[in-house]
Amino acid sequence: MAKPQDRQLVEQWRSIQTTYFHTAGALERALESKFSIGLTEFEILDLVAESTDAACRMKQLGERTPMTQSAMSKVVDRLDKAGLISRQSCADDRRSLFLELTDAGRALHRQAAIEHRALLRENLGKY
Amino acid sequence: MAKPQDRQLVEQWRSIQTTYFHTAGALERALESKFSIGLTEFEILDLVAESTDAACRMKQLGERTPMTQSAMSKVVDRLDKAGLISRQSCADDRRSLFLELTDAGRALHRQAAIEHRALLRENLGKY
DNA sequence: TGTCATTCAATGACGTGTCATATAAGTTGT
DNA sequence: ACAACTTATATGACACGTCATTGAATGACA
Repeated sequence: MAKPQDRQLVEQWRSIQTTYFHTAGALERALESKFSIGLTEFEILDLVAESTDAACRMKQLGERTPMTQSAMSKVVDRLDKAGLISRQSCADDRRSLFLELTDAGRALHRQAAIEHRALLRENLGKY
Repeated sequence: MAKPQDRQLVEQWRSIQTTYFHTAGALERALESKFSIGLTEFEILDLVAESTDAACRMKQLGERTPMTQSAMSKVVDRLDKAGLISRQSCADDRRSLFLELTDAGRALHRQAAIEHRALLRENLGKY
């Protein structure tokens, strides 16, 4: 009871939580106020932007983030409606969707990424 | 553009996110299925349980978690309704609330903490 | 080819977190 | 003792994530 290893484990976990919450909060607020997008929206843009291959991506993207399939679907939907991304059905498997940044999406991502990196630099390791 | 330090920063951030989401998810599911409480509920129980001093605590608790004041209020409300915690107004400052585990709360926390620590041990450093 | 199982994405019901605000109590200065 | 300000908690509107399910396309195999 109250084993020291347990205490250390709990401390470690709380430290991760703190870092995560504060950093995510800072990112959220900055992206929302300056670019009118949420953090999850940005993260999808970021993943699509750095994706080089032209595979059917919706699925693969899911493998690169801890987001749920359901969450991804909704975020992508919002991005689509905002005109930042386009969804095109895949020729070889019509269940899949191919994602692509629009020009607006690419432009916004370029700006937002600068802010994003700066905030990461500022926040990570701060707590 | 695509500076290597930026890449590293992003990697670090994603790693934190992954650890956070997977661990929190595992905790959530286990606590919910075995004890019918959410992770945030457990975290409040945990904080109250380890709190030694008899100060008016609602406020102080807020300083020990990244949770919002609003979120805390609602979580404590649920815990109260579930009969796991009791809120008593402070004599010296009637705005403040003094939190205390009920017997049921203490019993549940004792069991749940074992599960919680085990899952932390299993998950942290896994990703 | 027809059936059954599997996979990809979207959706609806629901819970919980956030922001802004309300309520109530305490504090300060006059 | 009265305003004006500050602090502690609660609450309502709203947004977003989750789970379970659906719809549609594919695969496997007799």
